[in-house]
Amino acid sequence: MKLSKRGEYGLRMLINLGIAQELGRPHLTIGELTEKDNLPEKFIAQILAQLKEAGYLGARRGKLGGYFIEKPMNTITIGEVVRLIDGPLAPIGCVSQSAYEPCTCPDEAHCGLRMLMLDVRNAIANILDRYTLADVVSVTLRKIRRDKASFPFATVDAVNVLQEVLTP
Amino acid sequence: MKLSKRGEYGLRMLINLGIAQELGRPHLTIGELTEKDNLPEKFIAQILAQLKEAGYLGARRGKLGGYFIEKPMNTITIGEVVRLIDGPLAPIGCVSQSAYEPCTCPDEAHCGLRMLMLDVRNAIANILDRYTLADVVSVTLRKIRRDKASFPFATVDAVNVLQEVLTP
DNA sequence: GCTTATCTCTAGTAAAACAGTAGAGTATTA
DNA sequence: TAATACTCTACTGTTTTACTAGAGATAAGC
Repeated sequence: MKLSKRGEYGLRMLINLGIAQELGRPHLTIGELTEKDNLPEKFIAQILAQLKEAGYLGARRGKLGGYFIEKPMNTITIGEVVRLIDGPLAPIGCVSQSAYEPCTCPDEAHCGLRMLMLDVRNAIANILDRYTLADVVSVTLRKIRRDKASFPFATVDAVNVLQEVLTP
Repeated sequence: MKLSKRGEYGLRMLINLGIAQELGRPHLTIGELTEKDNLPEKFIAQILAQLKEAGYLGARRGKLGGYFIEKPMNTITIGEVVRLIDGPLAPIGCVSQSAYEPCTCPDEAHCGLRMLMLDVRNAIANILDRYTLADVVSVTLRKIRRDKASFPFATVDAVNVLQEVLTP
């Protein structure tokens, strides 16, 4: 039931770009995105290109270039991103909504394994299709602030503003 | 988020052996287990050996040999079987209960991706660790009977008895 | 005690997926 | 025009997956 490294990185890039955007830094270069956790640059570049092609990200070349989120964050569900990068959420083809495939059981209607895996696929989809990038970003920011941890990717100004905005 | 073919086959074998047992056929040979859906015999044999080694199955060689379920079915959870064959349920190492591993984020406590994947892992575990083989088998039998479908692996006698027992 | 049916053990293997690397090319800006 | 940064394509090493093959051990029945 694994998420691939590629999927993990892809989601992480979106979340980090989302956080940066909220903190007043809409553009981040591949270098900025990879250096902190020192992730493999060229591999990340491929993933970013895929996310761009799918319409989630935009990019600008040259000096002052970088990637930025193009689609409104509250319209990007985590589920669709995972499907894009890692394929269907379902543990087994015969319960996939997006990519059904018959499996080895001769009688799907009376297959106990299938019933079980249908429950699992629904449980996963209920979480991943419900959460949007906006949700994840805002929850993360709230948590960082509550614990007085440091904000990544932020200008000092933006953090001050954010502290005020988020203060009850 | 895939279940491997190996995992699928393993669960299917347990369920089929469970059904057969309920229908009065405690022993099934590899041939019987594979012929209906013509699954690869030798591959299945390896999986059955693994399930035997783990204590779920027993086996008898020679004429009148075959596999049978050794552990009480209501003490075998689906989750433990999946973990045995396919490894941890968690989509990402840093949220695994049974096999924790740090991941690429520098600060787990404030990682949005981790929070999300923790939800997913809990949703999966809540299903797979709650259902036992006994549950799956009894639900399957009930369904087959309700739809008047044919019982696999059954002697005529056993089916008749079962029809009576299950009739309200 | 021989034959037949069955599980058991070990090794090998082809193909795909995974996780990157490498490098030349193109666009943008100061 | 120099520097910066994305882009495109190809390649590669490792691991996993899904088997296949075959010899060996064991049990039942004649």
